[in-house]
Amino acid sequence: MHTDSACEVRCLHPEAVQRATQALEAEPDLIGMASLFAAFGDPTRLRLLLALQIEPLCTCDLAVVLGVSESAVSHQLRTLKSLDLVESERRDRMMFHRLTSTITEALSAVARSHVVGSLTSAEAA
Amino acid sequence: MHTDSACEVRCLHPEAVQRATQALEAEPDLIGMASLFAAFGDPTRLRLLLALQIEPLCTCDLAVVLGVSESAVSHQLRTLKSLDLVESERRDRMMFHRLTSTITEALSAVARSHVVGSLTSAEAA
DNA sequence: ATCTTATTTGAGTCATTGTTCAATCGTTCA
DNA sequence: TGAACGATTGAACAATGACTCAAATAAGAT
Repeated sequence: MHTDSACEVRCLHPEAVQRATQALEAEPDLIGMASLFAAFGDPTRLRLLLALQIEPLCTCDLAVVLGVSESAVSHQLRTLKSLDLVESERRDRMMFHRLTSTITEALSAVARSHVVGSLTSAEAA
Repeated sequence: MHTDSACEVRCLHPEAVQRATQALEAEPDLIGMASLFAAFGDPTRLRLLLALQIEPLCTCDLAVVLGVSESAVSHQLRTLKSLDLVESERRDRMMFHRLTSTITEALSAVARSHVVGSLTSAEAA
């Protein structure tokens, strides 16, 4: 089968296309990376992660901090746990949730510097 | 108005909640950061950004690489431009798009290391 | 100026997802 | 054992968003 010989496709720079395509094929964890970014891409989840950067919190504390229901927190925590971003431990009657790694710090630092950089260059007044 | 004196809210660790809340209030660009992560969180957009990491490409080249319509590429580019991730320049008859900064490299490097770390610890067989 | 080419835009559609509500589960204390 | 509490789950819903198709725009070639 000929994938790129379709008649209506106009590929103007075949070599460049091939280089880019190969680069993407060499990225096996692309979906995993996108999922990770998507987790950070929701304001509620990002705030949850940043809150846990200070100290571990229980579900209902998180609900108060984030201003959503405890159910919503639990749903988001499930997502974050599946991505190995958060781990939980029972203490007293409640579950305490904490970050598993420093990736939250690393990613948010990079993002923060880009955003403030864009803002200052956008102000420029 | 009393924001936290609602009667049905049970706040088990008021001091911890306050610390977390203050930390979030000290993050003025939180929405901007979340928008940035969300841009990286879509597989098509992430692939687009990684493709541009190799070299600048025109719209229809990107369409071939990503396997979507040129219209879809253009829509995604609009998003990425609004976030100062991509800039475009006309050459010959076509628009060439390139990354504006190295943030794609920085973010993807952090994400990649976390994903492979999670995979290896998940394998463990 | 006209036609062609590359890109952009807008409308519309379908899938995804973040949320709440209600019900259930699991622990702990009486 | 039973009651209370914290957390989790599932269903339902609203909102967001990614895509295609069709039409419009912009710039180069004839």
